[in-house]
Amino acid sequence: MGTVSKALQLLEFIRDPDDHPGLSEIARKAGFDKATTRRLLVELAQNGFVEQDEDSRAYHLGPALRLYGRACEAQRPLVQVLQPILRHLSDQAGETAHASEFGGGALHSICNQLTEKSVRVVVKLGQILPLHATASGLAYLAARSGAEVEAALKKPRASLTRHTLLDADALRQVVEQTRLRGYSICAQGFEDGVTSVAAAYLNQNGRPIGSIAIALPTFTATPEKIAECGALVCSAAVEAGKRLFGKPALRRAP
Amino acid sequence: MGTVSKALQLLEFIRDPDDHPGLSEIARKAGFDKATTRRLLVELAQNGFVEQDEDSRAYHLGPALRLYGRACEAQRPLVQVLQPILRHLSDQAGETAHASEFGGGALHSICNQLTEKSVRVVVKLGQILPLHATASGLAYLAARSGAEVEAALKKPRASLTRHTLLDADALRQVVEQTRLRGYSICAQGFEDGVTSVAAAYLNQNGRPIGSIAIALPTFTATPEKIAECGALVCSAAVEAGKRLFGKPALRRAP
DNA sequence: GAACGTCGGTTCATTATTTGAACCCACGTT
DNA sequence: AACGTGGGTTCAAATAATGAACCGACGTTC
Repeated sequence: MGTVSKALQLLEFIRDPDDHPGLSEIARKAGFDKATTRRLLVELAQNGFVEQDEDSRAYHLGPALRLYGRACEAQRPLVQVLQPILRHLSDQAGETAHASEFGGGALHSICNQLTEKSVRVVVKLGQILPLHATASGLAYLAARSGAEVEAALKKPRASLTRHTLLDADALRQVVEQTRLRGYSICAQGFEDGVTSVAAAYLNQNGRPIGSIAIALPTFTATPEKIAECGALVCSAAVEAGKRLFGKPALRRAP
Repeated sequence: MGTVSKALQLLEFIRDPDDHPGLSEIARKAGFDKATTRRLLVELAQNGFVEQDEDSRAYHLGPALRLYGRACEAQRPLVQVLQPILRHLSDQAGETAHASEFGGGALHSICNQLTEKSVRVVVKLGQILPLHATASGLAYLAARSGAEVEAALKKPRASLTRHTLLDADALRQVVEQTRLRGYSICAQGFEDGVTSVAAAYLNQNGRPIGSIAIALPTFTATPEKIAECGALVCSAAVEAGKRLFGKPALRRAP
């Protein structure tokens, strides 16, 4: 692994808002030598990607990331484009809609639209959505190639509820069903009492960028409701792909 | 210079939303060898910090930056805290207020609050504010140590209007005046017809993070109006420091 | 159509940087 | 006073970065 990748990986261990680790802890988590870790952190700090608290000596993310994040959103406004789509989707379905983006090996929640209902599902921004245990993750996987699905299935999976699917064969089957159906369904795989349907939105090359999902309370998730929401997320995902990348974005062969 | 810094510096040349350069152009701008540049870009791409368009082969910022930017804002919500302060400030002064953050060797505009007036100053988000030619920059400089000011004065400076100060001695004097006065004044140094006053907001160690400024049309900028706005930006900056970092944030000795 | 320039990308011997065990000192606990 | 842990530093040894030269493809020019 190159030095640059090592440095960038360190950011992952400083990401947590509630945990500002020190040098030794970061080195331990990353599995690098303390001296190496420090050199990398210093270099990241010189470029504003991390900062060190002068008192506690703890590290946290630096201002450059905020600035580049803004620049990135300026280059291709994702949140800005997805938000109105989610609003429309949420209105149509009468349920919470949310969007995610893939990056750093995981799917991250990036924006959402809550309903006015009293019973509603809340999705935290920035939350990581496991590929195997969420409708968003399954939809994203289904839009990637078979080889990429296999690669993802090689990674360890956590069980989050009694309903979380862990078996590789079972997951392969679910991904296949998702491909045929056009949207994914995940009943309480991530959180008890929540059922979601999702579809991936694609870039101009047909590669999935992230997913658009509707989350609804499981007790209201009748097959008819699910089919209705499934159709809605599909058209929302297509619309997102169009608005973000211009072209119609045909799905590439798996 | 370390490899990590080289890689991170490449991001600067990919930042522009209107210019997606190719490999050779990036290498030329950065002054690195083409092979080196490519290796660095590939490694950045592997980590999601840049992306390459599959057709045009041009590079642009990657999704990881968006995600880390969000995480950074979650760790210490800067925009979220500054916006209401700017709103209040803009109400009090009846003029455009804006805030900036220092990072990557430059001051960047990060949020603003426009007035309802017909004649108003517009500040673009993400814009770079030169240290020597803006009230925000001068206020930021004044809050840093003498040695740091000297270091900043060693860098080349661009002339942006007929009123831009370029002479090092003149700038030293302006910085000194700013320190004594508590806020900076810059009349048409950045843009013709715009006069600004600004004060830096500080972290818990008394180090400046960025500036808060009021921009007003020069023809309305009487000495009285300037003094009034100066007092307002000062208290806004102190308030920002308090809300962001808890402690009262005393100014450290220069 | 051939000569030229530029592009993205690759190779590999040379070179310079990264690496990490051992080492500080400071602090809190046993 | 002995121990564990923290952040930070050193320097010979090992490894990874480097860049001139190269490739094939594309577009211009004459």
